[in-house]
Amino acid sequence: MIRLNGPGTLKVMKKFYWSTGFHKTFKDDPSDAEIPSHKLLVRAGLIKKVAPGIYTYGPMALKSLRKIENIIREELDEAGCQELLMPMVQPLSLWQETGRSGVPELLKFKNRNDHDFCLGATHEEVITDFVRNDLTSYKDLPVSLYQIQTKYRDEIRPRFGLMRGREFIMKDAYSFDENEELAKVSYQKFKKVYQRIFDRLGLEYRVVQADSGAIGGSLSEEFQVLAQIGEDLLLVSDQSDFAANREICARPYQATDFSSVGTSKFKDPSHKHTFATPGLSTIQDLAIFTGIDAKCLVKSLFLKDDAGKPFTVLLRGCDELNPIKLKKVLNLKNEAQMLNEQEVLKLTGALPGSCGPQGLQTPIYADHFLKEFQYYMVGANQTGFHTQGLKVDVDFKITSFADISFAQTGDLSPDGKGVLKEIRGIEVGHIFYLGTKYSQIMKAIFQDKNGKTQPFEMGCYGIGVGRTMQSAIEQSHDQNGIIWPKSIAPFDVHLAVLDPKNADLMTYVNSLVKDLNKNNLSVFIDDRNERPGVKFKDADLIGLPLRLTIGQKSFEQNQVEVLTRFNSEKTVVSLETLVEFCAEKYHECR
RNA sequence: CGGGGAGUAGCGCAGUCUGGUAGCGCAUCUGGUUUGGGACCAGAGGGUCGCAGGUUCGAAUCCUGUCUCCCCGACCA
Repeated sequence: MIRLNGPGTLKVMKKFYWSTGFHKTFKDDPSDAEIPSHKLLVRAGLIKKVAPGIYTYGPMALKSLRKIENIIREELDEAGCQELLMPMVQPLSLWQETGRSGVPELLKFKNRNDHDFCLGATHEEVITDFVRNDLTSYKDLPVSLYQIQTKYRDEIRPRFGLMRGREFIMKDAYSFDENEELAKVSYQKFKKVYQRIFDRLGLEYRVVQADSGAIGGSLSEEFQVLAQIGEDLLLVSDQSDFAANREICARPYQATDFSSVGTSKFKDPSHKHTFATPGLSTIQDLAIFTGIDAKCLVKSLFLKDDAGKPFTVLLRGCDELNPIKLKKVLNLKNEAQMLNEQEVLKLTGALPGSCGPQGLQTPIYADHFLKEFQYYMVGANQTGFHTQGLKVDVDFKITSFADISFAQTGDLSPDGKGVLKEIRGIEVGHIFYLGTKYSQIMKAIFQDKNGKTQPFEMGCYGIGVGRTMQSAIEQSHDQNGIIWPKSIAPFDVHLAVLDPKNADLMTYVNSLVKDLNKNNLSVFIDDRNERPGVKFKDADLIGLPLRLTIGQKSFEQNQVEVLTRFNSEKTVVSLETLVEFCAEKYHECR
């Protein structure tokens, strides 16, 4: 793909003649693909599956990947980051240092000497090891290093082609600073660079607040490409640029509207009594039965912590428990597990659906939306019965209130501007402020101005390169095929030669390709002995920004048809003005 | 790991219920006619029917076991 062209200069190949090279397209969708971008990647001959989550990138795909990588490189280099390359095979001992050797995604194996190794799932350990003992003075800071490299994560279930592979290409960067304040400056620098990168890639995306997950750290944002098939649910404000992953999105308190209680047959909320609710097990059932809106009802959940100790969680009927928020609030190591039916029966004396907080010995954590609830209608702790009129602090005590439910469409935006709306996204980039999590444990230290040793303040920053390519296709395609954004199209021009056997025509085509190349337009030449229809279908499928069509007849009439893929606009131009016209039209492409 | 589905030619599938010469479309090769939106005719190559065992005169088909893949849920770029 890249060849040496004279001493010291690299030149990307700018033309490809289909008749003499290898490229294959397919009429049928692959049976294992579900989403458009995956089907198109396979049908257009870009990728081929080797094993679940493991793909060969064909020559065409690689050209696009290289373009993405180069945009990333240019922006990072411009921002003062240095590229390096770390090993994919890593000694397990490094991971044992940080206590991450047990993570299930890590693929481990032994060499012939019975030494333990793993495939690099990420490189915090290796990069920290790289700088420790050599980067020793505050005078050398800050430092930012990055690489573009293949990662392997033994995903539970790979899917959607390159979206969730086991092996994937990732750009990962790491920053080292002398204190938290400067580390956050580095973090913000990367955020800006990332915005420039994704702007240049031509993607529609949002920056969202995110959970820092297993990597740890306290500050984290994701770059999410907006797409219906995205695996992540996001909440965005309709009046500001606030956006957060649903996993962590805060919910400002909002008073609950109790008007539906007054119009129901249970209109006196303080009237304490137990009533039969046979066969009702969900809040929806109860809401219909009582005529009271689910948001005025309370659901009781029973979970256990890391040590297996049970506790109770109370939420409004319309809300859903967010286990990630709960984990943080309770300072748990792992997400709390729901009790099973038998455990609930043992704890409350009733089956799930008929349980409530009264008379329980467990701690009771309530969502902060329950703050103004004076009287509760909940399960009676007797299978098939509910109770109305239970009073907080009289019938049961609440250990604490906290924001522990999922934000949803219609919530107030946490920044005080507007209302939240749910949308879906594909996470193509993620930035973290790590603090000293890795430097401390791996003893990566430097001497500060006062001669005191300090662990580095670190940040890490990732971009999924293959996922970015596929996201672009997911965001830009039609029924007939891919519509490449020009920034990452494998080639700029698709040249359909209808009569490749005509020697005069081919002579012209060869000179045309040279002229286009001179104008910085790379050309994919379909000079196969195929019928025109086949060539047009393949051109649509492959989806390069410009398509030129030239045949013997049109050549003799001094005419070439130029089509812009993104809006299917066709223009017939003369041979003399063709190159100039292409340059202009290309400029108009997205 | 829990739940659902599928393994038959490079790709997409039928055949399995009811056992009897392994098929269709696409792709590939040969020859010919075609040539501005996935052409047509004639011919050809390509298979341990996922694997192992069993029943049977005979198994893609029935039985047992096993492996793999895909989809829905718990993880992440």
